[in-house]
Amino acid sequence: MVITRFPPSPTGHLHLGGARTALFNWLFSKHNKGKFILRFEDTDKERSKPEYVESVKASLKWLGLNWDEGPYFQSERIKIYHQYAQKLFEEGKAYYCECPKEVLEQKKKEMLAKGLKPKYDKICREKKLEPKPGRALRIKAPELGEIVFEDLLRGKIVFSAEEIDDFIIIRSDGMPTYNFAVVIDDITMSITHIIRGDDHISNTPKQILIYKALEINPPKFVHIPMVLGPDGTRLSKRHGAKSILEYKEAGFLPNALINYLARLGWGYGDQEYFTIEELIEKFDLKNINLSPARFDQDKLLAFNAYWMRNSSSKYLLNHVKPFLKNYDLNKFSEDYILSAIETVKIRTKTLIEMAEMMNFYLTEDIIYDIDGAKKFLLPEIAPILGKIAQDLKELPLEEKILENYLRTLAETSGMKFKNIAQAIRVALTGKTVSPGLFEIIKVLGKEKTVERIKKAIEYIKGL
RNA sequence: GCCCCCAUCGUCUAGUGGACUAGGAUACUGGCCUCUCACGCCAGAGACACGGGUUCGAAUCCCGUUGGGGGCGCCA
Repeated sequence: MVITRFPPSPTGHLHLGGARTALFNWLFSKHNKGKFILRFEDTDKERSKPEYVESVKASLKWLGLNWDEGPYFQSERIKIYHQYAQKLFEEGKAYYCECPKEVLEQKKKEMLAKGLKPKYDKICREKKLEPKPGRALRIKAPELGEIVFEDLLRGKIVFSAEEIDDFIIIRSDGMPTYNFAVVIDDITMSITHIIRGDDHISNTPKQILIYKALEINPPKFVHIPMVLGPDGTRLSKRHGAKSILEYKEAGFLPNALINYLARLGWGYGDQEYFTIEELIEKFDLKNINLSPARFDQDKLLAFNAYWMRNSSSKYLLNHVKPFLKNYDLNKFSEDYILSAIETVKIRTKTLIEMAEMMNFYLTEDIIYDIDGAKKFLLPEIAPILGKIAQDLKELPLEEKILENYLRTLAETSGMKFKNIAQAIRVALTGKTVSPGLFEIIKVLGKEKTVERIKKAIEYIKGL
């Protein structure tokens, strides 16, 4: 069985890059009817915060990336790491080191200054030090030869043993380091495929060394390219973004974000739009691109707009509700709101825009746009509006019939159809931009329509 | 500095030696549709980083150069 995992460190909110890594792991496991595990890597006591755990979980849930197992916390698994560390120590594959941090740092600086690769000088390697508080445990790395691993996307990747030093696996405070904890977790959780950002490629040989020392076969490695900011540098706060939850608040649909993220670095012929089900069905590691992808806000917006206009009104209602907090939705029937959504969904790119455009459906308090009123609510139109308000009572609410009626009226009255239409639009919505006039009337119903037209007549008279 | 990864329109991508006059999406421009705004439709502009090979033939394979990204922690 395929088992993948997503191992964030709870030192920040879930961002786009992390979400995409989670998505690829999730899709791969779903595609193979396997398992997806959530694990928090919280061995950094200083920076890990419970609130980030909650935030990451909330983000994944919102995106629909549910985990089958976990969440596990590395901080609760310290004993396990120590067992494996003990084994390596006893077998002479790891040794304790008493070098003070400051000395190590100083040496590192000096090597860097000389243009050398900073490496531990192994002075404790043969000291045969016993475990003692304050001593770190280092792995004995090979001094010669090559460390090779197979990446499912990139093939063989080779590092010279000289590149890898005797790195620390248990810190002097007893906490495992990242490279050690990951390996032990992946072993004990039976992870079959490690799908992660390619910034981890250079960690992989270190991890391979641990697998070797433990005499355990490593899982498959899949290093996916990272997500870059629009300027081609690593995605960061500088780019104005953003935790996943911020996209939620900005009015994005989770499936649009998923679709966009999936297409960032992955392709399936010329197809752009995928439902979650299609992604699960069609996702394939082979189609992952090798070069880093830039995040493009415009394209995300386009995906969102696409899913806004192509999702059911029911689905949209669920997601737009939080943006409609200022209205008392209980005053309206669900059918009314759904029909309203139906008319606005092709015209809005985000849920925020949708909520804004729905304003006139949900309030009686129509405030006229100043320029619009000035331009269209003119004295000469008042009598015609009056006639419409009168006639409307007799007309069926059919778009074609209404339109024919209004066109005829325009002809007989000598007014331009366009001007009458705009006047009614301003009367009904307060704006010069809105869904189609007859759609609106149909949704609003006769009563509200007539009432609003009459108010507009009053307004004109009051000028 | 050293090591690793990568390289097709601005951006996301299709392309796995001949079907390439390099396709799609997005953004942009023009037009059509039209009660406004959208949607939709049509058209336009826009890329194989460069230099060498291999081959009858290269966007595609190899080498180099350049460029971009990542790593070099008792962070993850």
